[in-house]
Amino acid sequence: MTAGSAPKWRRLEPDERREQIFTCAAELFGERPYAAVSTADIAARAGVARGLINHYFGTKRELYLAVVRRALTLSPSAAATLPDGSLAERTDAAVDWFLDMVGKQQKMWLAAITPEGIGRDEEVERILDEADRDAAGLVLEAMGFDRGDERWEQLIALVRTYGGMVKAASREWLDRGTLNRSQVHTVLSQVLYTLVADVIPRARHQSE
Amino acid sequence: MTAGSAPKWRRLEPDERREQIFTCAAELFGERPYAAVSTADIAARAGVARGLINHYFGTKRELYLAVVRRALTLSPSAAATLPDGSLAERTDAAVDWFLDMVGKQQKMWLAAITPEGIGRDEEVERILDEADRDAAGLVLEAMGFDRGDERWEQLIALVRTYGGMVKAASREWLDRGTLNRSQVHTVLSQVLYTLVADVIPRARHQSE
DNA sequence: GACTCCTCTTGACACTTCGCCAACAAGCGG
DNA sequence: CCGCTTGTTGGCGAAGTGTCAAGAGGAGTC
Repeated sequence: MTAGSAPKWRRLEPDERREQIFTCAAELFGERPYAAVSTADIAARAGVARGLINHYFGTKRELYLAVVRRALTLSPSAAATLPDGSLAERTDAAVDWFLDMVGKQQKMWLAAITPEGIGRDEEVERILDEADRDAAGLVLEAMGFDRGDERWEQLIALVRTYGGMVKAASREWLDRGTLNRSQVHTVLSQVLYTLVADVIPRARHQSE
Repeated sequence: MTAGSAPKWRRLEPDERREQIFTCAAELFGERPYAAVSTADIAARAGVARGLINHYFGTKRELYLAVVRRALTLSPSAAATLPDGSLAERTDAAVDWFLDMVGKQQKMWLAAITPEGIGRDEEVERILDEADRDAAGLVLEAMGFDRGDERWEQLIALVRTYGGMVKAASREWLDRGTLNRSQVHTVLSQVLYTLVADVIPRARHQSE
């Protein structure tokens, strides 16, 4: 034993510590409901004092929001990697890319989108909202629409509608296992195709 | 003052008291998030001791579940009024009927399906799940499928996927006002048509 | 190598909320 | 008018959260 020079705890850079706590929190929120995860649990898994969580994130709820926010943010970079080609090819590729991404993040993705909530929370709602909006924007651009389109808001709304189906399909696939990936791919790409090819042209003339 | 014969509290029949507490809880859960409603609040509005809530419902969560359960219970009667005819006609009529129904129940419907939640709850999930399942069953039967179909579970899953889109569309229409009824009708019936005519036949051959 | 100082980290305190339980009293039946 | 059933109360203990001042790690300095 080389003397009692062993520190009880290690001092980390704020960003580092913050990230560590964040990771542990993400894991826990992924496996249990919000209310069933105590700040003490998070602190324990991070090997840290409970108070430190408040120091870095202010509130348990804020920490949760941060986790959700990151889980829902999808990289705009990969969206550009979509091939040109027929509409069918593009919808196919887009859905494929999306399913790959979701397949990796499984737990987080599911936890974030799962509507099974006790009670409502304005902030969470807002975050989900913006994430949906961004995602819809990416999809539209990938499908060849222009962000400056006069009916952009309407298009966003339509695709967001489709987003509801995407989430539900993800749950059937990853959570319940009632559909396999291939089937989910078929539904989603087929419907996306219909949306772009049939629905959007029609919806434009129903604006009143 | 006719003497001090005034009782501090009135003794009610269990069902009566239970219902009274239930009503107050439903009101509060309707206006604030779950976590922001304390049992003390409920007790106060009901003019009752806090402990009585536990006596009748066991747990705050159980009380909440009871409220949600009742909110999701809808009338299965009107579903049989569906016309025969081409697939397009039937999808059209089904969506129309549905939008009518939703248009009336607005608040209730929105409150029930709104995914704004912090955390997950197994029991709530189960309740929403069964409601979705029942709804999917109705849709399938309306589209001419047989409940004894060998792939019934799979069909249910597919339609439940569609259900996600229905909910999202409802929110765009009723909550955000980004789409009008006519547009929502177009999306939903068009997609439903695609689902039944194109997707389901294909999905059958992808079961591995 | 010892000292200093900055700030990251801890541990305890105050407060709120929830479930439990024993005692109390409303009001019907005798 | 009285006693018994049971609906109802009120307080206790446990659990969880946010705050804060004090303590300790460790890099920089002489």
